[in-house]
Amino acid sequence: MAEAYDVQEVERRWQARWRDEGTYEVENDDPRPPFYVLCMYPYPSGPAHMGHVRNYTFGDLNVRYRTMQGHGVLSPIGFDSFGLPAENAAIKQGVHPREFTDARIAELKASLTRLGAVYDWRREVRSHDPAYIHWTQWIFLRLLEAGLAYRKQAPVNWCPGCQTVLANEQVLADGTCERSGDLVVKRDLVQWFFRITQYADQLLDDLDSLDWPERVKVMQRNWIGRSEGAEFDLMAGDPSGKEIAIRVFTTRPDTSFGMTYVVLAPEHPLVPDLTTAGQRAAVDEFVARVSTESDIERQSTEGMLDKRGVFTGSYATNPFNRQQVPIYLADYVLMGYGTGAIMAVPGEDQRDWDFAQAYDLPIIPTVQRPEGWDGEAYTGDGVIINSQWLNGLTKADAIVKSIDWLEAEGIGERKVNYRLRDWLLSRQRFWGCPIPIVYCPDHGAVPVPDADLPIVAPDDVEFRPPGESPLQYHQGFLQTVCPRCGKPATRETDTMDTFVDSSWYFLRFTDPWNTEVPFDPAMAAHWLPVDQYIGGIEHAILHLMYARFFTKALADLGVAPPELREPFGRLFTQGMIRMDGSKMSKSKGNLVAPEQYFSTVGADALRLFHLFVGPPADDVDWTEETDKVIDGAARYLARVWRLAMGEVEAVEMPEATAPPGPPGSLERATHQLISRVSDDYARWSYNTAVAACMEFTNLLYKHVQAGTERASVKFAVDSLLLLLAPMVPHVTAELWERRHPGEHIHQRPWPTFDVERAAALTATMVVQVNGKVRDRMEVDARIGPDEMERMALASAKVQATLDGRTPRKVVTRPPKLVNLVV
RNA sequence: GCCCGGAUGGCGGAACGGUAGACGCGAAGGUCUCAAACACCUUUGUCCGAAAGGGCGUGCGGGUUCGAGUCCCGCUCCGGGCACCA
Repeated sequence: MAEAYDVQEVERRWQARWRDEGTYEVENDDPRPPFYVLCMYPYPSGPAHMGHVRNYTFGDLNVRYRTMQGHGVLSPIGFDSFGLPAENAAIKQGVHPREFTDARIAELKASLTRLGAVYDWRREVRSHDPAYIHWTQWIFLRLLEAGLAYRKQAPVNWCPGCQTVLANEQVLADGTCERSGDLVVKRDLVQWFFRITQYADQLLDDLDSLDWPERVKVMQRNWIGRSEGAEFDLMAGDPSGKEIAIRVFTTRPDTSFGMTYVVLAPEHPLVPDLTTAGQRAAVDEFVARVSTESDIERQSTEGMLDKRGVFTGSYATNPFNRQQVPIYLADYVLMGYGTGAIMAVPGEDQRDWDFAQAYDLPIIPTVQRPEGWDGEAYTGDGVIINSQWLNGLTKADAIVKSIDWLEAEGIGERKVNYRLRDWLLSRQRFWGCPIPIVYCPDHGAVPVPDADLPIVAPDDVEFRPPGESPLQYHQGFLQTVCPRCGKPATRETDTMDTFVDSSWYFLRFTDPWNTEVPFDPAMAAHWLPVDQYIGGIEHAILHLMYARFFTKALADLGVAPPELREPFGRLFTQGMIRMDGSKMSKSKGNLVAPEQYFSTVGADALRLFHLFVGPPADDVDWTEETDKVIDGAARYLARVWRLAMGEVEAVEMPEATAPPGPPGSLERATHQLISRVSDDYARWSYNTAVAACMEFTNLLYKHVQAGTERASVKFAVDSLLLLLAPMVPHVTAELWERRHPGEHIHQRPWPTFDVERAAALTATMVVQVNGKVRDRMEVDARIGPDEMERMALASAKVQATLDGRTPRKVVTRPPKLVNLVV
């Protein structure tokens, strides 16, 4: 290992200085143009892991780079400190979750400091801080008033072993609980929801305006799942002859003439009315069986189709052709999407086709198949057939005409449906933000008055192994009075999903001291949208969708600035760190602790490794070779150190060593480096920026060893240090101060280059014959096409290849390329 | 099944349609040293060749172009997301 300087001492000293001098603290009235850099605030699980290091290296680099560019940079951080692990630790070890969490936060903060990441620590936010709980609850109440929070009964994942509801993410692929291993069942409970679906259209449309990775936008679009179509009524008779309207949703009203049956979800409220006496036993048996199935079973494509549906005994009328069609129930129709009922068109839908085959139902094609079609259901485009007044139209025209007809007849209309569901925020957990609601026997769910906020969970609770929320048994917390009538009432004991906390923390950072409102809209308007948001791809859907929803809702409520439609203007998602093909994580036990590198090669070397190993967006494979690459990074920094400290001496170079270049060439190379590296920073190509610096360092060594004049070397080294400063902040700060006493490199402006002086004087001209390289020659960079052709033809190698032939075409791209075509 | 990515030396990776393999790791040789470590220098896609030089090379098959790792068409494999969404 290279040890040119005391890495530990230097890094510790600069970290202390940045903290003590408040180098990266910024005021809200800072006169410099504002720039907001934010990394997704971490869940505090203890000392940083490699994923954190990678994330915060990119973040810190941006903070320092933008600062050098002259911005007043807001660089805040906080901790997403509510969550399950702390509660599990409490159950297992008997520590209060807050104590446990605060200890983990202290560890993570220490890691971040040792990494050299700089923040305005005065703005630190923690989800579990009563001041933060206060405003999370306050926001909940505003959303409730606006009708954006509501209560309803919903099927949730219930783990019988843990006696609690689980989030979807906590249910494993085989339908069991990740903690107890019990089979998770569906249970109907009354839960709180946020009406995110009200913003479905905006959440979809506004994606276009964002500078985000395309794949994240695609994931969000798919998640929202907008589909356009029509909704209309089918009339059916119940067994007594009474008329019943069944509402169906379809994206293909053009195929309505091909409807040969109707399917309802087993939970559909009309099922009892539509079931005939003769079919009652079969229907009851089917509905009962489906209700005990888990989502996993129900949504599997396996299983006999003929056991997955049942005939109700009733018929409905297809309004298009007045035909009677049978009404079935099937588990593949979901109550939660559309109307919970569909018209089945087996000719143009594969699931309907399969079901029709299994139940021997007729299939009528309504779209002309292309020549040679031998598939089953046909979903492509084509001319409409078998459809009376729609015949001969294209699919698109037929959709329009059929909906117009439904509207004219008054039986249906145009309708847009979304896959997106409302956000279930209730959690039967202790370690989360309490939902500020009181249940009164007379007044029902009553909001806690603003003046009584925050509602904070008591400390004297007992955590018991089943994992049930102890709040339910804490009489002091549970028993209260109704804010409206003063009679005895009980508190809501559920807490909020931790995604609620992370949906507005970036707003709080702009004004974390505010005690009147969550934040001053003017402060939010000054800093937001976040100029550069950085985080893992795993948050591509939920966190980013929820935060976008909160921002829009709060803006509409006047809590946030009304013109703020999006929280994160530019997003970068970094790759994962993998080991043996799977993600590096605590649960897999394949963590590599950053601390061991901080204590040996140092933070700068580890940062440099992360920047150099490959494109930031790509995954990193951690292998046996990785330590050697990290050592290589440390070796490089030691090389820079010796260079900058004047410890590299002019030497008698071996004959074989290439001369470094003519006088003035080092200045030129320096201007070129500034140009190149600045460009790489702008496009997040840090791996090539590092490579360029390394290449330049190699060149500089040659110059110094060859005795190139001092002034050029000084300019070259200073420029190199400035370009490296955001990447390896400690060593560059130390070297700069030693070279320029009293100056601070991180307060220097970003270096600029002179276009004239960066321009190359000579170029390597490649001569091709029929596209194959035959010769290369050094030429004046201002060479013209004619001269290029003349020189190319003068080449002996080229003449040998031409073998007497005359080029019939000459392509020139001055000054780098000539292609002779024969 | 549908929707995104990706495939380049022994390895990580570079390459506005214009010198494929920058930079680093590893490997080989050398200088320094009593020796080692460190450091410094050189070489390093592959095949033929003593060399000069030449052939072949960016997952596979076609195409466009003076010229293709890059663009187009058709595949293969790998990774990710969504998955009875009507």
